[in-house]
Amino acid sequence: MSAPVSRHVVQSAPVFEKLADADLDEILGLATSRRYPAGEAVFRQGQDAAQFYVLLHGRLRVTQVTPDGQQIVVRMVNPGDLFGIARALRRVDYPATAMAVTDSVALGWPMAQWEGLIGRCPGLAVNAMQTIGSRLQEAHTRLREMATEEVERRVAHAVLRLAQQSGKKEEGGIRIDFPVSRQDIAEMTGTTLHTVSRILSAWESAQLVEGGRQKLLVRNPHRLLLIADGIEPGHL
Amino acid sequence: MSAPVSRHVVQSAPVFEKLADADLDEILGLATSRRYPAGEAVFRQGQDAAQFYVLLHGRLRVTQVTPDGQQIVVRMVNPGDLFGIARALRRVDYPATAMAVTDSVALGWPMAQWEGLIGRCPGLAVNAMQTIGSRLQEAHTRLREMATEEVERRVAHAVLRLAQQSGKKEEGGIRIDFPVSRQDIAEMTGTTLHTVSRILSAWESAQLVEGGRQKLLVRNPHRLLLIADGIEPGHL
DNA sequence: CGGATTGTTGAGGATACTCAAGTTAGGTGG
DNA sequence: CCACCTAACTTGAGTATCCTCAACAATCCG
Repeated sequence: MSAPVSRHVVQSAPVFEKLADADLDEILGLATSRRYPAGEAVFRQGQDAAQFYVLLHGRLRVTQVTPDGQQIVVRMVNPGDLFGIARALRRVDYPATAMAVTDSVALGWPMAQWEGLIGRCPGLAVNAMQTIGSRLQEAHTRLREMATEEVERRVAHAVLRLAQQSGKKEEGGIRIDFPVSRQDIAEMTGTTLHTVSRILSAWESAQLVEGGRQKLLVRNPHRLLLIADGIEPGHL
Repeated sequence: MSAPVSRHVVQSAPVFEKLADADLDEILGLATSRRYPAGEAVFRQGQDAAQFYVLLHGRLRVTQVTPDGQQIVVRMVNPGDLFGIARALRRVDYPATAMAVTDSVALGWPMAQWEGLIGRCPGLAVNAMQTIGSRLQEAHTRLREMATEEVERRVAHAVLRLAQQSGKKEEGGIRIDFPVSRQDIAEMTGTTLHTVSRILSAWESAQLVEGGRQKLLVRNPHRLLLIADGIEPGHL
């Protein structure tokens, strides 16, 4: 399982930025890298939180299932992101499931070393806290959207977020470069796949996006932003 | 402004638990305590984030206003809670407004000392991170509720959370011991004061709660929990 | 070439919002 | 101490958004 990990692969991760090379090497020495084919879970909701991770390559979808079986997408994990840090949440189990949507590679550390690493590298503590802080901010943003915006605006925001975080510029627009289903978007925005399908169809007629089976190309981010901000009504 | 702060007042705060007495005294020496009468803001959304705080006494409501003027309640701050830590979120301004709903007292530190304190007291870093972590978890919980539950269940959850975090046992039930309006609850759950009023009226008829102008007494937490979990339909 | 997964679209209906009066409670000043 | 004024709350009627149910079409995979 263990594989040598070169330093430069990891330096792009915000958690590790500003760390001394020596510290970084020591930290990397304790890590284990592993490959997760698309569809495989890194960990599942309720499992004992044995490790924390940094995603090196690929893309993960983090989901929660409610007691009555409904699912929501908590977030997408992009390369460089820290994830599975249950210990920082004072939890012994993972509160969600992290599943690879494309073939992925992640670096893992035993959770027992969390406090130790934090203690020895103060920079890491600050970085980790800012990482969690960013997530808290994003959660509040989504909360505000859910509380105040109609479905179409929420979907617009979700699509723009996907484009921004995981988009690849392409002739004709920004391509979401991993498989996203209507169901996925519905679970990100608190609606149904039917409503998402209708909205995307309408947008496609208006040349705003280009759909496809688990595909999404944002043709006109600017007008989508107008819809997201409630300036332009989407349902002509 | 500066006032002597005795150690035992602060030790109950989770952020400071497990800190050595010497460290604690040093930290307290750098703090300023100040009183905020009900209705006064500790800081406002958009202001330069000059200080971070711990609430010693009273109760604060943290709100965000959307660009189009809608308001949401982000959370309530209870005694012992850390708040206003914009720096940990990589922000230079406060993302929300913190306002006293009852006469309150808070301890403040210059934001510039945030990194320094974190660096010198590793225990503080871990505690602060866990504090933010708890908030992230609560944000996710509310997100899940907003995405999957109907209004009545969300209101039930909000009321139960209030009872748990700020409730005072009383003969006949649990009293929310600070002023809460229907509007407040609406802004916590993403609905309108009208809908909240209807729901609370129905609950009052069913002997579940006892209302009043900015007053709330939970008479039957158990049945309220059944409603919150979607087991019992509230609208008989 | 099936079978399965994903996506589309329509019709009908329920939840919760908007609009619109009214009522009650609390604080303030005479 | 009472009258008034405002803020908080209640309640009704009509309606819009969006969900549910349902059937079908398209795409991918083995």
